[in-house]
Amino acid sequence: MSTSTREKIIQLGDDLLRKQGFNAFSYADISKPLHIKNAAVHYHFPSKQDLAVAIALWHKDIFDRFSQKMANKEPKDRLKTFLNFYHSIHLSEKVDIIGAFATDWHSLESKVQTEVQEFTELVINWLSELIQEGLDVGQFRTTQNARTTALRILSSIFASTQLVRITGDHDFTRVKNSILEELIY
Amino acid sequence: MSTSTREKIIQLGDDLLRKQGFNAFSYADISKPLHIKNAAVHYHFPSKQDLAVAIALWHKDIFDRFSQKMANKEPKDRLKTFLNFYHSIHLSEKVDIIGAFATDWHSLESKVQTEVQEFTELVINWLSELIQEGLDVGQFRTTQNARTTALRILSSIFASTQLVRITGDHDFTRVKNSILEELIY
DNA sequence: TTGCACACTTATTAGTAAATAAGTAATTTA
DNA sequence: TAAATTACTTATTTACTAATAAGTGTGCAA
Repeated sequence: MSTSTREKIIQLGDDLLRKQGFNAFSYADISKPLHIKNAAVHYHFPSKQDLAVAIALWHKDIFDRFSQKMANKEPKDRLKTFLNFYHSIHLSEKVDIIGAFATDWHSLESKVQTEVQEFTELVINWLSELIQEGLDVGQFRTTQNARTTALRILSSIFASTQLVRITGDHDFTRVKNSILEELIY
Repeated sequence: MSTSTREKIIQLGDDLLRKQGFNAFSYADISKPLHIKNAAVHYHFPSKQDLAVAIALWHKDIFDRFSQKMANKEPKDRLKTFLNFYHSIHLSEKVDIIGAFATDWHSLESKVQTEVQEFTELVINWLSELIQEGLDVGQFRTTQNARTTALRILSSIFASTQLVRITGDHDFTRVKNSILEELIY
């Protein structure tokens, strides 16, 4: 299964976006490691904003497949897998895509913003439903409603991928475990 | 009380950093509105990294004065004031300085990183102590230890300043209130 | 076999970036 | 009051940025 140049550009772009920030990388940072010319990147993505759209769509696609694969799992396990996914983001020294886009929000064109908004709602809705289900089957406890709990979990975990760049490793596991302990009976 | 050019540069730099991101603004964005030349900014801060150091130190200074002013208040009120402070960040369409620095972490020189680390520890320690005190006097409840609770609150609230750029206003108040409801008896 | 789409490269442009050297006017200090 | 320091401006450099026009080779389709 060979990866197309287009796909490689998206993946490397995503990597750079989440390691350095949208305005901290250039097309040269993409073309050099792929051993292609600058203009080849522009061939696939005429502007950097087009690349950003493609990255957002790519994440939507990944998340769709993830949620389909998780559909039959019980709430507790879905949540754990979700948090482990963020743990792997942390280990690869990236930050979450939502936070990465959010801090550079005002340098994104509306076509990018719309895709990011849709992706984010996808994640929040998925989390909310998962929590509601966990509450219904008596697996979770919370004093807040499902969406609020979802927002707290999402914000805690994605902020942690940022925060631990500053405070160090151990705090990530701390936050991750506290989310599980607090919610699961 | 007139503000020096140096001070104006720091404040505008901070504003730009938190509205646009560290790599999204240039010295021209600072010099133009202040009606000075590009080189004047370089006179005060030879490099952009020097400006970043000054911004971090400025935040340490502000936080020091904030915590001194709050020292005699009870834990509950200190927490509320802290969260209201983040609410004002949100209203001014900025993100928190910790998150702003974190997403651009790898484009910061170590002298900047060190200052940001010290500032962040200052905030976390202040929050931890406040929570411990609240627990001791029976004003707060939590199943986690003080630092973990502090990390959860800090990450939730600073991530919210980012998240609401994507999902919209209402979610900020939601998260803010849920922090208070969860912790305070 | 011709022609045409695809996936590039070569070459270039216009604009912006951070940074610095050298000069100047006003204020402070010795 | 002479000299130094402060807070700038003018002018320039080097480097990089996104973006585009025009050309090239390869393979498939009619």
